[in-house]
Amino acid sequence: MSQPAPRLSPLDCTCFRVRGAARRVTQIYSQHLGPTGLKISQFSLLGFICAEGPVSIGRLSELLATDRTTLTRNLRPLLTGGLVERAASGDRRRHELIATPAGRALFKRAIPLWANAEQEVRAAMGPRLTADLHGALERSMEKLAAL
Amino acid sequence: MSQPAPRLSPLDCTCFRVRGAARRVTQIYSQHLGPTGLKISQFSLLGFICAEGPVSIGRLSELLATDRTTLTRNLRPLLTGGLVERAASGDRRRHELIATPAGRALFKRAIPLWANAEQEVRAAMGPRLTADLHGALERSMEKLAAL
DNA sequence: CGATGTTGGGTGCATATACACCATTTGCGC
DNA sequence: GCGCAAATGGTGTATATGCACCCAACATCG
Repeated sequence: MSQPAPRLSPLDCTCFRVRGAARRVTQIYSQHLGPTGLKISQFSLLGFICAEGPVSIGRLSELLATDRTTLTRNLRPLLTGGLVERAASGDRRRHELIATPAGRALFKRAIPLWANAEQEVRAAMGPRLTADLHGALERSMEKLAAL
Repeated sequence: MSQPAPRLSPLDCTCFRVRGAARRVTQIYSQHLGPTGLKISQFSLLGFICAEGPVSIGRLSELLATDRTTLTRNLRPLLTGGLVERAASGDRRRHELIATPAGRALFKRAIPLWANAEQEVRAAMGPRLTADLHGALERSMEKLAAL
């Protein structure tokens, strides 16, 4: 508290910057993933379902740090596309989600395209900035999770 | 190229991390801005319109790094809410957007609430991490804009 | 065993986001 | 002035996002 707080201008909005970055990277990954028919969020979602085996919506919500109800709707295209299936669990309130063979195959085919996007972004930023960005994001999420 | 590229796992997805951060910060700012009735994107949009005086959709699209058509729809609530007005310009393809007195007044009232959100986020992260995050985001956007 | 609180999940609503496509207007070369 | 490319913006469609609210099933206590 040694210095008077500098006046904040709405142009220095952290939210605005993070959202802008999210828009930009989303655009880049979308282009690469286009041929697979998967959106980037579907890619992440399908990836977690593949990796976690039978998993509930609530658990996915924690893993992806996404609202439960958002996942309900994001799952719809995966379900109707036959990439994911619901299975009964002991608790009748819950359905377990499982990637179908088609879902696993598509995810496997999508990985190289995702990797191209990731590489393109990292190449543009360079290793130093990539590490800085990832580090800053990770530490920020830690601090902001507590709020 | 001195080392073999380390295998990238889809869990190290830059896009996933940036989007997650955007979701989190959006949530925080939304809570603070709630009483104003403005969403954080509307706050940014209204702010630019206030600051830039009469301005076209296309120009806003550059300033906000947001798709033209997204702005068309994001403007709707501001127009119907009487916060922004369209005015004719010399070019009949274009309408100039102007903040109404009500729009300017609301934005002015919203600034302190936005500042609270910004302060809360910065306080949680600390000045060092705040600077790191902003710096990394800014440099990243520069590099990624070129793609 | 029955009342009740908790837990897991879905729906309605509103906004955010952008691509493909379309319409209008403008400016420019001739 | 005509014709056509460029500029400006809107629509249709699809997904993403989350809050308020609701419903069903479980769990627990008396």
